[in-house]
Amino acid sequence: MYLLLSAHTDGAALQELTADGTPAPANPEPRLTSAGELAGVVLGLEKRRPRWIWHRTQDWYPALLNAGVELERCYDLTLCGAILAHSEFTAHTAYARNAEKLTQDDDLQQPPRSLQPPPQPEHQGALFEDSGLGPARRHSPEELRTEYAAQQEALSQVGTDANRRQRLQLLLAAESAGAMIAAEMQHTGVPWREELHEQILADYLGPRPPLGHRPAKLEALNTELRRLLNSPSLNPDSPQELMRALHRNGIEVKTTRQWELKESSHPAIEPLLAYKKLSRLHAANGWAWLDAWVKNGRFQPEYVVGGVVSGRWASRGGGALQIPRQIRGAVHADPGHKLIVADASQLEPRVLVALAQDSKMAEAARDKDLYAGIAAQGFGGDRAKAKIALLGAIYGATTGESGRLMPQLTRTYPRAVGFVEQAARDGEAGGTVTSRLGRSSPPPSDRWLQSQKSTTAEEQRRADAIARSRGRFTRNFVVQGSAADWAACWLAELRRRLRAMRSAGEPAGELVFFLHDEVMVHCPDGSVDDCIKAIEAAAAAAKELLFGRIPVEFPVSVAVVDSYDNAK
DNA sequence: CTTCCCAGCGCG
DNA sequence: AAAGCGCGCTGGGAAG
Repeated sequence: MYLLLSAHTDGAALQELTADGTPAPANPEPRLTSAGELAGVVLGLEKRRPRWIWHRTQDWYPALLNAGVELERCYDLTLCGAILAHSEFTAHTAYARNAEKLTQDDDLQQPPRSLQPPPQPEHQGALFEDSGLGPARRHSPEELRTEYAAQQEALSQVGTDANRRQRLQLLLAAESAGAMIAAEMQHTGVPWREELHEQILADYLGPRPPLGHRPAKLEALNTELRRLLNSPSLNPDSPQELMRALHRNGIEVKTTRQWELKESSHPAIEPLLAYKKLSRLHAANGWAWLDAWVKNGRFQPEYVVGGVVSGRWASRGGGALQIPRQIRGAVHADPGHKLIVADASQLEPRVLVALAQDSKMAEAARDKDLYAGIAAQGFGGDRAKAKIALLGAIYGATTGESGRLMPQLTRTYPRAVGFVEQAARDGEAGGTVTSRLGRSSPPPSDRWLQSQKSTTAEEQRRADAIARSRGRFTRNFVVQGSAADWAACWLAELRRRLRAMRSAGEPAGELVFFLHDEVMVHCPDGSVDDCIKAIEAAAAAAKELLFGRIPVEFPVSVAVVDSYDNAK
């Protein structure tokens, strides 16, 4: 059953559709519901286990969650439309051609990333309160129904070759599930103990300073720096000032980056590095951050599904995907609960093995430690070298140690290396590349297109550099994008299992955090073992959904902890 | 004054 | 030891 939900004056219109997007014959007219009764109506209809079709999950689901309504599945027209408009699998369809023309009309596009809403973790309002992302144009049921039908039409035109249609369909389902999970995780929040955070800050920085002042330990380091660099008014937060002061003291660095500063043995370097470290903590995750982002023991960031071209998620506000190790001690399970932190080990190299079907590398990937396996096969047991070489292949390293190790890697694994090399060549030539489930890289930038017209030798050199840069991007895209495909399926499968546990009456865990290849479940003590089983089963299911039955393992490492800082 | 970009660093 | 992918956020500083 398919139910289309669209905004309507003072309420919503609900319309039952068939799978291909035509109105259900028995029930062809939209039914109008007022805002006040919508949550109840939706809850009632959910018993029939429909797939909810809506313009954007973000427009509907957060308010429904606030009203206590959780749903099983949806179809997010915006996210799915973005995938279908660019996928190579659907490039030949009318849908993709029309989308090309409509790129100016950002109706079904993401809001611009630069729009940053003020910290407002509460969204208690009615269902139709403006999201704060600008005037959201209202779409009629007919517009949305037509859009859904067009997307289904495009999907039906993919053909069954190499299971491409099933793969793309899976991607759309996983992306839509991801949108629901993102809303649910934002609703739930990461358990965050403010007093533990404050203790960490006090330990590193000293007592909380008055607004606009440096904490004591930073101030002390600043005083020492000014003395050691003979610069009585130095502001070490200014790279320009700092650079001049370093040069005056004979420290000849080209940048003020940590690793370059470490080259020098000047006595000012040690306090400078300490200052930078603490200053970062204070600016990014200090008291101000705590005030803005943690309320009632929860950190509730906004996740942006589809926010990265590769299919990874982005986030908005609070730096949710950059929680530094220093403060992970503040992430703490509630009484009677545990945090289960699960991480897909060496996900990207394993995805490469599966994509390239490199049987030699698959042997190495049977080991829990893939890098150790690679090291044993071709790097004289040197794990560090094996890791640098493999990551270099995925990122497109050309110089340094990683670049030097490439020939050795190519000799041992011609298929795996050949796979990413091909993706790089395609990108250099202006082509697009595609993830396992059908998410394609964007077309070449204007810069790339312009550079093709180069005539002089100088312009040609620049054009080559631009092409190589695009090659590194597409090389990485096939791996990062397919890893994101895997993670999306993992997440969706895990959610399904946790919901099943809950509906079976078992006190189940809740997903509270997701970071590219890592999930965190906040779980009652009693169901830890079942949660772990669900996480592992979901990982196995994700592998099979993407690649079928192949002899490559995707192991997850699981930690059961009270506090996030004990997870790794 | 506001707006935008950069340098630097946090995460994967 | 320090290059090679994808992001978000901060403070400084230049441009408008």
